[in-house]
Amino acid sequence: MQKPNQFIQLRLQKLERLRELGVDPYPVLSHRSHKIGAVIEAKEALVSAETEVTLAGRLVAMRRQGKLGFGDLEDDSGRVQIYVQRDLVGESNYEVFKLFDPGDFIQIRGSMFYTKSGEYSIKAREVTMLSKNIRPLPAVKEKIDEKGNVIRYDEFADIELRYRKRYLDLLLNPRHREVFIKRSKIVTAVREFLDERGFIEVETPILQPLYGGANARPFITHHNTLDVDLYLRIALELYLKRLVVGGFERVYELGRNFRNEGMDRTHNPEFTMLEVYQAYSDLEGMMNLTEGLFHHLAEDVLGQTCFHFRGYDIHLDKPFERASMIDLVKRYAGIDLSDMDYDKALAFCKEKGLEIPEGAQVGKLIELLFETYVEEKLVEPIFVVDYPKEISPLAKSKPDNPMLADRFELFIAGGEFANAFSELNDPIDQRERFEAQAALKAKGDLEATPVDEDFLEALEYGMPPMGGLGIGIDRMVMLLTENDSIKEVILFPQMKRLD
RNA sequence: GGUCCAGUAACUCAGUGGUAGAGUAUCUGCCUUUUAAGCAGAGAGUCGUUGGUUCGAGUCCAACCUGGAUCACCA
Repeated sequence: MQKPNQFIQLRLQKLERLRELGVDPYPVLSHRSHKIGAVIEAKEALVSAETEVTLAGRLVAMRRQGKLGFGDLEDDSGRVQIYVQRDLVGESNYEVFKLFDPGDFIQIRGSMFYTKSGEYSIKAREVTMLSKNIRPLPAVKEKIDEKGNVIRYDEFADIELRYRKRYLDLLLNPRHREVFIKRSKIVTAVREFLDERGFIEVETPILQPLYGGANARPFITHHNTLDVDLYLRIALELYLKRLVVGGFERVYELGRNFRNEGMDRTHNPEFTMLEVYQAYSDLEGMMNLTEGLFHHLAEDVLGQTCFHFRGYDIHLDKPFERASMIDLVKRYAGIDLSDMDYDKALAFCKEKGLEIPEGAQVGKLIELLFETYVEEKLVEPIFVVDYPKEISPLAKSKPDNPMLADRFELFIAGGEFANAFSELNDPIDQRERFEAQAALKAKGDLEATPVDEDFLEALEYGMPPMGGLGIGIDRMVMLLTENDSIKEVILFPQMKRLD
């Protein structure tokens, strides 16, 4: 706890004063007959019948005027003005009211009426303290102009404070609160979309004896009773596939992944991933599912199909384009690598002055050219297909070209939004891919994944052909809420300690 | 990790070497229909931290802390 400042001292004195008056500043019991939204709905009826109502909420503003006072009361359904007059509540209750501050939770019993200036308000018969605020909220004022626009003054805008004290951000900045309401709607809609299509939602281990399913450095923790190190999962993939081996044909998980890597505008160490697996489906099925999901979220859930994101207008209302990675490299980097010729690719990368990764084969070089010259050009949604097999250790090869994987990634505004493939179900092939990864790891690649014998054994029992899809929920919410920073869509983003 | 920018009262911000400021918030007084209430008065600050230069530093210099932008890295 910080040292008490002048404001806190004063409020603690008021707390004492309340106790002296026999008022419990933090009572157990509260009551309300209506939410504020409900009394606003039923204005005329409540006013004409002079119905007694009891409201509860947080006092967010106070305008005192001698022997009467006005305030604004807010709950999660709306805001309404309160009117408290000494002659109506009585002397002793008015003494209590005088100790109310903005930030307090209060209860008020009375009837709805219109003030002289026409503002719909509750006229108090009795006010009750529900929870005394002792640390004043930052002062944010707002005014509604003639056109009905809300003008805000001295908004709580410090970015660092908004992240560190998100509760204040939510309380004081309605437009930031709205982002997380939208996020909730989006996540709910994702579940409904998949449930309607016969998928079941499952939960798989976060603490894993081995990590896999992506290339990333893991967090490591320790289990005392078993005396073993465990990893926090970096992906959902390998456990979900085990479930398909187990007979669940359509599964998905919406869950937190953890990657022990850098943090920036699009990376938080923990982030939410959707992974979907559908037996007897394929890449085409996954494209339809992805396209359908984005359309649904945009049109049906948010009611808009054009999103302003990273300085672009992104349209989600049309079928997404498709292009092969090699064609895109040809178009934007200016080299035709459809022959997958290593020497040609290497010479070109060197000529361009690109840094060649250790042990890179032609697939890695194509990826390098793609990342360098293509990604930023992909603005409107586009499915990039035909990934090199070398960089796709869990995907099936294409039947007509063993150098390529049957895989796509969805790019929007220069960023990756989905990753899908026809899942590799050949246990022998999968073992070879794992061993190639292990070899990279032995060479010092910190992000290569270890061989997962338990998973290989599951594959040996047989896994049906299927399509799999991964979508980063945070980035999708960024797009759909038009936010450029991942911290704006994660309630409590990772921050450095201050001490 | 590199570069650039920022950190001053509870909030939003001014302040380019000479006594720490404003608006809001807060407190006191007045006020029985206000609404960014009003009027009068008052209090409130380790100027991110630590050093340095200087007669004198919020201001100049250095290092560090925290955040942001950007680049690198990270599918």
